[in-house]
Amino acid sequence: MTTDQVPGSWRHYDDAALSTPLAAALDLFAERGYEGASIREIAARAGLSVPGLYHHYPSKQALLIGLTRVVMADLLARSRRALDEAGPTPREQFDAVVESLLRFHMVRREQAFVASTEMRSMEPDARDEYVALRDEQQRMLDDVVREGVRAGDFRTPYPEDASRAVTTMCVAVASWYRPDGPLSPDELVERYLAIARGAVGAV
Amino acid sequence: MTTDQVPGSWRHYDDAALSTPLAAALDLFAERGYEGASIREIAARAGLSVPGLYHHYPSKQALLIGLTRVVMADLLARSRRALDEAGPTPREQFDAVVESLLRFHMVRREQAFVASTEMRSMEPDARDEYVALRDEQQRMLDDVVREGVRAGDFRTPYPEDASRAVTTMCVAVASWYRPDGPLSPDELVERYLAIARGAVGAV
Amino acid sequence: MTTDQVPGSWRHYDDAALSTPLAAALDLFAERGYEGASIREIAARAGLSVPGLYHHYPSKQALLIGLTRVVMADLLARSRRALDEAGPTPREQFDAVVESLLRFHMVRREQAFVASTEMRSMEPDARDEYVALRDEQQRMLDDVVREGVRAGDFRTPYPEDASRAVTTMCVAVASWYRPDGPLSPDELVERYLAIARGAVGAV
Amino acid sequence: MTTDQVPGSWRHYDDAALSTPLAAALDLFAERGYEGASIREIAARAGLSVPGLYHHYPSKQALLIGLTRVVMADLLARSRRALDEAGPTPREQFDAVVESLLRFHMVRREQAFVASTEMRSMEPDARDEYVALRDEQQRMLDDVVREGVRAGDFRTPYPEDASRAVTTMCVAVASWYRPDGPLSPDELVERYLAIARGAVGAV
DNA sequence: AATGAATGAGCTTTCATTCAT
DNA sequence: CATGAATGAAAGCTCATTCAT
Repeated sequence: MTTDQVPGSWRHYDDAALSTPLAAALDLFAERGYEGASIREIAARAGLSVPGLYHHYPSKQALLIGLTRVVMADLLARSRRALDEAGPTPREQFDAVVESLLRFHMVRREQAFVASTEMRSMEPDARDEYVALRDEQQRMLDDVVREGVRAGDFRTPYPEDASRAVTTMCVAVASWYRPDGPLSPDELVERYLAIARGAVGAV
Repeated sequence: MTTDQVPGSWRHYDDAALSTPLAAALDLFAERGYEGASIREIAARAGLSVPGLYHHYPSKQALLIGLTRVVMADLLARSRRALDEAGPTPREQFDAVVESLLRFHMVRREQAFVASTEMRSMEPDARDEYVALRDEQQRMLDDVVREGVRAGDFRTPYPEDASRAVTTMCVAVASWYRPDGPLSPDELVERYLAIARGAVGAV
Repeated sequence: MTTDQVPGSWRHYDDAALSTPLAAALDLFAERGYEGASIREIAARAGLSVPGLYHHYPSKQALLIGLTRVVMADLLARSRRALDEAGPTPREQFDAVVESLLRFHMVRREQAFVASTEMRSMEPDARDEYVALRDEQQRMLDDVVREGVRAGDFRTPYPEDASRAVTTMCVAVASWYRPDGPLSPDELVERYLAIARGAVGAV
Repeated sequence: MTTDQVPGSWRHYDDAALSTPLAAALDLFAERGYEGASIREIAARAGLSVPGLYHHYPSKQALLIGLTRVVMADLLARSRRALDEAGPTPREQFDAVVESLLRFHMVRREQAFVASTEMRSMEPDARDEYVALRDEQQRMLDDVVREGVRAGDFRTPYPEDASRAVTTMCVAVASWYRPDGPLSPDELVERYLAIARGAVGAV
């Protein structure tokens, strides 16, 4: 068994990740975008009245911000845990971060998609916060790749660019992967790991 | 000089690609999204009255559709020309398609970004048409990679997945590349070509 | 005293028949027609903001439909009560239905006029419903006239046509009668009853 | 043969009564009302461009006014000719005017309906003119009925009211008669003449 | 927290009309 | 007369948000 689906593992996902209003907002932001989603619809899907929704979240912005915060916190926590639990070699660490990215963008597809496309609808402060977290995530892989190159495990002459390329191809999984498609998560992880290793010139 | 900026070349880009209303719509769709952009603002930015805008495009949808049609036609035409003009080896053909993708997503950043994120706001027919063109673009690279594997030039055991990964990492360039950043287009092409070749296991 | 203005009687009319928005809509539909009346004006006359009006009626159509429903329900209820309370002879029953028609179209002039002229602006379902009620009203008089002919009280060789002619001439009262004109309601009832009896050949 | 369909007779109707733009306007005013009809649609149905339509009629009002003028002139001319050609007795004259009203409202259904319902959309001057012509038409029947009562041919105690009642029931024919219905024009004339005579108490 | 009522501002779209060509 | 382009004004409707209950 390659993936341990134990609760608490960074590989384990269950449904209860979002509050009801955030889950409703996520659905509608994904379907119609932030601007295209109406508070009334969100409230209805959350099973709340409009003022009831405002009791929990003081504005539409607050829903978007709350959503992206949960998303990024979840992603970062999983990647960090994956890295912590990985072996000491750059290759093992690379695999761990890439796999965590892949699994997250397969399972939390909509959340990842909404957070990245609706960045433009965030108030400046919230956007800055989001970008900082995204950069932090990027830096985790940058560091691993740089160390791999230093150690001679990766041969790419462009470690930073390769790291970014790998990140973006993992992130893009969110926009085409379908859980009912031909690829199981484990298969996709296996294949994309091979491809990502090629991208950084793993020996 | 590695890139020939001769008009007519698939590497050459000039400004006059969009009608005034489409250019205005592009700007605003990029800034605020399709739903967040208002016809009034688009008309104002196009230097037209609102009915004046409607004289040229009968609806907001028509602007989005017109925009994505131009985008995809342009991208496909460039990739096809690049492929036609490339040498006969898989490696040369691979480089040609990847480079055309990269340059397009560096220069036509906003157009590519809007077309892909606002897919969800398109009427079903227009979306289908868009997806079909996108798939055609994807298939161009798929064919080259498959042939490269057959010929022994590429060693990836997952040609289709590698092709998709390469495409998505090129497409993602649109969402982070800045023309005033540290990388010139030629530099980025050089680096990403190296990375992409690694992803397909070019020998 | 020929007419008993007792509340509850089919001869009694007071002002409180319509909700504020419906009353405002009635005024403006009567003045300018359904298409010529604007929601903004209706809201203003109702003392509401536009969204305030929409809170009570979800569309302009809903105002028209609500209005015609009230009109037809009121008319039918009055005619039925008039018929119920009338004596057993065809002549008495004829007089009762005709008088109820006359009074309604004198007092509820605008409502009756709007309902009939704006039929064309109703959605098919609502129009069908309206026509059905109007036909029901027509049939009430048809039945009385037919029975009168059978009993020998009316001599017209064309009972159905006479019934329709009488109905339409009563309905038309709405388009020319003025409460501040020379004829009191009671006088008009007396005169038109005489004329209507002639139309069906009452002996 | 009761009706002579000879061209020039007040009983004869052909299609060429309206100019193309007026015919188009009539259609659309009948379907959607004056306010609901758009100049663009009228132009399209008339086979003209919008400026082409404006070349013939300087405004939407001008179409409505032109239309009602033709309608009333036609109706009045026919009724006058009918009266001129009728025999000397009140009864013959009554029948002639009533028949002319009936035929007009059967054949020129839409025109009569539009003229009467769209009165409210006419500019004051044009409305006054229209009302004057309508009153003139009414007076023709009033005179005949009054003379009939004086001569002892009609027994109604309310000659003016009876005359109006008869006129309105003839006018109302426009709103329910269908040429493809069960009644031929000649049959309807026969029946309504009987009913109208009853209304005025013809001996 | 739910409900009903409310609102200023804004939306996309259409209107009748004009004018240069 | 047709065409193409244009426009100020207004249309019906919806938005996020608030507040008294």
